[in-house]
Amino acid sequence: MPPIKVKMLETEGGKGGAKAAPSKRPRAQTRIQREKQEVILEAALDVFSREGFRGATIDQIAEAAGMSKPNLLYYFPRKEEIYQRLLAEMLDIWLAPLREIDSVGDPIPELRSYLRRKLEMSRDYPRQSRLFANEMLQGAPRVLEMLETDLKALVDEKAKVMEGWMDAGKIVRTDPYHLIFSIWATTQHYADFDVQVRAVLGKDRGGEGRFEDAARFLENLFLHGLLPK
Amino acid sequence: MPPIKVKMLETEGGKGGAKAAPSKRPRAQTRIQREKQEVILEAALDVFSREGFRGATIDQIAEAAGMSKPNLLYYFPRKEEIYQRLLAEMLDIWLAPLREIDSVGDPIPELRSYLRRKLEMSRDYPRQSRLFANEMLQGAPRVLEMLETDLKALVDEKAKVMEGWMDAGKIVRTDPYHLIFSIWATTQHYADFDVQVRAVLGKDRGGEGRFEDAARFLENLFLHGLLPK
DNA sequence: CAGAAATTTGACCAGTTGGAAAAAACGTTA
DNA sequence: TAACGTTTTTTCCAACTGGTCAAATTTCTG
Repeated sequence: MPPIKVKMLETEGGKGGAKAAPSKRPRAQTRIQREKQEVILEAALDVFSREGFRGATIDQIAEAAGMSKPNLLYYFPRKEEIYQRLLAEMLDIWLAPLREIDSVGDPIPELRSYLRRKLEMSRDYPRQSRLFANEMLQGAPRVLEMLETDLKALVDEKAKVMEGWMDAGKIVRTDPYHLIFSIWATTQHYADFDVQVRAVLGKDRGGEGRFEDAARFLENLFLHGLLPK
Repeated sequence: MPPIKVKMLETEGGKGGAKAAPSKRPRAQTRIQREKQEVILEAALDVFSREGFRGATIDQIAEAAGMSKPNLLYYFPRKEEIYQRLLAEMLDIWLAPLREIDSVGDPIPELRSYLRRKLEMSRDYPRQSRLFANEMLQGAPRVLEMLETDLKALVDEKAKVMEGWMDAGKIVRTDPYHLIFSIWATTQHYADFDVQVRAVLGKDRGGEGRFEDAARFLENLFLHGLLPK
């Protein structure tokens, strides 16, 4: 399974900015280019994940990146390009845990580990999660095709793995698709609805410990449910 | 527990539009006012839930409502006002199911029913759910205070109810806050990530039946978990 | 139906937005 | 250090944005 790529206007890797070099073959990226692009992407992630594509402005991103708007546009000539870069990067790391679910492994540790890794992602990359959530809320205009092909294929494959576990009687017979959805939903909730979670837990319980608590709770929920034995 | 209200620039209920009537007491709303305001709110819900507050434009809303921009502004003189109206309305209906959780009822039917009602909300009011999700992604600038006071109080109360159920041995001892979060997350997922759910389920399984499937799955998950007995 | 009130429209405005162009400043290397 | 490519800044622009205003039109009420 190759890494998922968003169809995008070839960002043209190096080649010193917008001004198209005639026919010469593109030069290697300079140190400054690498560094500044990194700074820009970092700032853009902040802004896009909060405001969505339309709501974010190049000015905001430029200010967050500590440079002028034209300077930023020297590195990424289109707003759209920055957004798509972030989206593509995000999808790759985001789906890694699902890709790693192993059909030969023991179901329980396998599921436990998937749950844990997804929750760690929400803890360690909350902005990426919100960026993706924003794209979904808008109807996924830029990634719909990819969802219907690559993502669907990946989930189909893992659903089959889970059905195997059910056939073997290792886990209860249930709908593997909705199982995957519920893992996505519960874990990503801690990134996407972070403000709400903190607000409801209050000062005392809303600190970093909330991820530990969540991990414990989710593991119990997914394994045993709420009914006492 | 009074209905939750977002602090807002008194929408001035009736009184024929923006132009402030001097000191006279406000007139009753006309038929046209009621009708057009309804049309506008409906259109605005569409646009705001997709684009977020900043991403949405008055022009888009006006066009969706089938009227000119100045005409729309005659009914709601500020963009902000429309948004806050929708947000406040939303919060009220959205939390109704949680309010109705009854401490004297039997835990299992009570939880089952809460799950079902929340899922029905996602099915019947997906745009409202996305509007709220958008606000959360932005860090809840308009409702943070309310989350920390009213919502927290409500959840605290219901968490106590659930702890009572645990004390009585009716459900397994676990963290009631994270339990509530996980119900919110799993049910709202079907509204907020609707495109993704459809894309992954494909044409055959992505139809209206998906809510039935989800309901069955979630009920089993929350009651029994995945481990076979 | 006349008059008043409510509604709608068209023209307009100042501020913001994504982006272009060109020149100035900077760095690197022969 | 001179020359060249890279980076940054200044200036600018056309389209879009939220919102105003007065005039025109429609609807309601006596």
